[in-house]
Amino acid sequence: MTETKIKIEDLPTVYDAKSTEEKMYKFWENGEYFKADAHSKKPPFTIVIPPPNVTGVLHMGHALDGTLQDILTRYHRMSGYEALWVPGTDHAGIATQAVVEKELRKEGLTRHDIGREEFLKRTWKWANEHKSAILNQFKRLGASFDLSRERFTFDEGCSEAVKEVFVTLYNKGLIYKGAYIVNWCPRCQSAISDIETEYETEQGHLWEISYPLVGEPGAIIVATTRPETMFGDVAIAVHPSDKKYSELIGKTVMIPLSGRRIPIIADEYVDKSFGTGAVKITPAHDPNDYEVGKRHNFSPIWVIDEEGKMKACAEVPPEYQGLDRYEARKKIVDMLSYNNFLLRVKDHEHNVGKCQRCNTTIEPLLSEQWFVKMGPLAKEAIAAVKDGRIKFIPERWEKNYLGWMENIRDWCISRQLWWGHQIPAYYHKVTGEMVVAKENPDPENYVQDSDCLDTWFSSGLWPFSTMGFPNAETDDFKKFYPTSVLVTGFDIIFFWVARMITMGLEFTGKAPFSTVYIHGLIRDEKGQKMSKSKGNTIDPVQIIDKYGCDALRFTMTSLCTYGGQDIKISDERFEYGRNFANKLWNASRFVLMNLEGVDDKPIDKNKLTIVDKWILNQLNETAKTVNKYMKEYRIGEIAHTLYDFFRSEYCDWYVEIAKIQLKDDELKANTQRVLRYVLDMSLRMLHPIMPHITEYVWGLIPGEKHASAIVISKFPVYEEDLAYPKEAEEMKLVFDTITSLRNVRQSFNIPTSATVDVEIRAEGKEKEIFGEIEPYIHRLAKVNNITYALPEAPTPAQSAAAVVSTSKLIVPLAGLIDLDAEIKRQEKKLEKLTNEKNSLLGRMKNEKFVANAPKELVEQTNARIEEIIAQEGVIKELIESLK
RNA sequence: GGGCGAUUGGCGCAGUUGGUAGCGCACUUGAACGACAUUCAAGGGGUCACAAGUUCGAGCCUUGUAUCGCCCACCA
Repeated sequence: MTETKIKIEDLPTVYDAKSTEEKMYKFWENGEYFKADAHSKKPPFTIVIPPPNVTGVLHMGHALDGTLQDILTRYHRMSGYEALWVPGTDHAGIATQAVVEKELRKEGLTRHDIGREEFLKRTWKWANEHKSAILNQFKRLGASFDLSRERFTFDEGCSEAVKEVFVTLYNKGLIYKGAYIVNWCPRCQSAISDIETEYETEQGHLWEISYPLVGEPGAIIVATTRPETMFGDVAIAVHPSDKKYSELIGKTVMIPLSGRRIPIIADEYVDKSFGTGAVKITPAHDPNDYEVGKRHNFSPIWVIDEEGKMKACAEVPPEYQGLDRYEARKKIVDMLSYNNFLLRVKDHEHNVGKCQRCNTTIEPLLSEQWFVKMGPLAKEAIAAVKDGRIKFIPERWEKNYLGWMENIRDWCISRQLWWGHQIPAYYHKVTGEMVVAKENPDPENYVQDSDCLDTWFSSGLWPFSTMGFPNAETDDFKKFYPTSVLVTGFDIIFFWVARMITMGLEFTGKAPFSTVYIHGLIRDEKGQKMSKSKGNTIDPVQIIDKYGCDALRFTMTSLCTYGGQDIKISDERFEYGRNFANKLWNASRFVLMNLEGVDDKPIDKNKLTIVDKWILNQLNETAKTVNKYMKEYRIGEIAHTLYDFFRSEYCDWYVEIAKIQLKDDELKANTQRVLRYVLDMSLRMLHPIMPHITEYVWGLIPGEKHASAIVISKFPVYEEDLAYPKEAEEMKLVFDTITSLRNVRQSFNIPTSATVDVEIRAEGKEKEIFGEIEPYIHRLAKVNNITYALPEAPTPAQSAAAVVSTSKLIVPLAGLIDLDAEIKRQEKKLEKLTNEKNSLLGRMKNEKFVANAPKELVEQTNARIEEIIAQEGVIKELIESLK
């Protein structure tokens, strides 16, 4: 990014995020910096985006997820990899269909009115119109994905992959069709899978209903939470060893209100201690009852239909037919009560299944559906994680994944929807014979299964369907598959991650990614999940408008923890990132303003001051740490490390000291080079997290930078010859000295306009260092005269003192000093030191400590004790002189 | 019922080979200076939930307890 026309002096003093971000994203797009080359010789680094729903708008979860993926992509792009981030969207079967149906309803229509073909046409149109919206929002996040490779889970390629996978699994016997109890959502009008069902504890009732015996007096009392299913009962079951009921087994009872006769049977399934110990068996509407019914060869009786209404069938008395299941329940209970069949009603807390999408209570319903037989497929998916081909970060999610996989149940994949991949099964119009094939064998005589596949079926193929599968010979597949890392929240480990692993291994023989990086979920400031209904959502686009994208990214990143904890956010938290961006902006402005006349020569290592060496050393250490943390996915700590380095070390100390060096003709040129170098490298390290501002500022740095843009510049690494550990250590004396002197000034209310003198009592190496840093002391602590004395010299009256390392700083304050205040201040210090000393002495008295602790630590402890003793002496002496 | 996570200054949180606690916000005090008040400087504030254990030494390891949160399973 070069805009030579710009004058640094003309840049605003407040960073303008909005215009910069727009300009920079266009710059990257025009330069095609995000386009990955399948023929590159660089090693690949690939991420596929968890495809957001095509119906969706960007939420904070996307913002975090996207930012993390972008950071990893940008980092690797800068670190010698051919980096590819594949964008795309998910057709989101139920969700999208629901939106379009809602639109239709406004016109007074249902999908059935316009028919399947027309409905699909409309939905495609809708999807095409909205597809770009969500990805455009990702662009506002600064996402460096390759839009030339944008995909859609329902596009031609993905559809081809779906058919291939379905047919292959069917032919292997891993997909089957059959009648089972499934979770039916009466609102969505479709079956849903087990994991799409969420359980909520509800306060319900346990009704005890009397089923009279036929042909003799007496009755059996049955407890149920769902009396409305009673017309579908096929039997009453009791435990075979339950003495209470042993005489009743084999007898017949009558269903109250309908009068149908059913037997009493014995089955181990019954829990003697629950309820009355007798259970009504309704195979068509309860999974356990279905099993019992099957064992005893009962035909199921459907009494509730797909809309959750009582069926119009012989078993249901006419007055209940067509009633909603809850109305029916109420009426049945009333009638039971009226007719004295209802003996007792107890409050009962129980878990009720809800549709994850619409929160409608699930109706377990016996129906014909398609399933994937997961057992055989899970084996390899378990092995891949156990043997380390796939690693979860944080590791604890492996347990979660394995636990689920090891108890995996078959996956119900058919949905009674129109929007989605229609199941590639064809039935002969006359014979009903079924053919499973990628194409209709004979459209004249065969009709396709009307059901669609679960959206997650196609998402499960995403890492390879986006690379050209089923064609394994595409350039992309060969270069970029398997992908490197999958970034997502823990909420879709089962839905998505597990299925990608399963399908990836089965169809490509390779794990689709080697690392699964699981981050926490975004929550509101109270720790609650954000949801539209709660009204506690924070819109990332609004945050970007208000604080800037880089501010959003930096704040969110800094809140990520190694353990992947959930992240609580509130609007104000983004001030942190905005302020840092502004700091970055202004520090850069200052440095750039002072680079006038800078030459292109490398830093002259012979002319480096102790401070130059220190900052270069710290920069170097920062680069080392950041690279290490990147490999360990400790993204939050990267943000902290860079914040500390840039703000606390570079801005607060180095830039301040550089101001002094720039005034020195001898040092000016080299100081400029150091300033520039450190700014350059800092920007590069910050670029993955704050891409826009760094790109813009970097473009303004004069001189040769060996890249046309920061986005493709080389990410800094540790350089052996820039390590100055000795100077870094010595600089602590500088910081201590300046801070102590400032402390003295503040304690005695010395106006900032006034200068003070200081007498330094130091020997040997320390004295040498003081000599070297005198100019900084003058300027940064507002010191006029610096004089030296022997350590033993008596402390003059009317002076404040500070102890740094083993040297003493005496500040004569005749006339300025409040004696009592200074004595108090010194006594407080003394107390602190003495406490520390006593604790350390206690440790040294412990023979075992001396014997067992590392030598260095013992030495360190001793040295510290000596230092404290020396400092104590100085302070005591000082206190005396003040009295 | 099983599993996981959390508990650290007023608030939000860091703290991975166990060596004696850090950050942001808030708070107190001060602010001359051509980078920045979205700033700078100085400072106050914590028995790291509780109990026991291992160790010379525990925020960190072991065991138990309490409170909160999540996930899985699910008895009508």
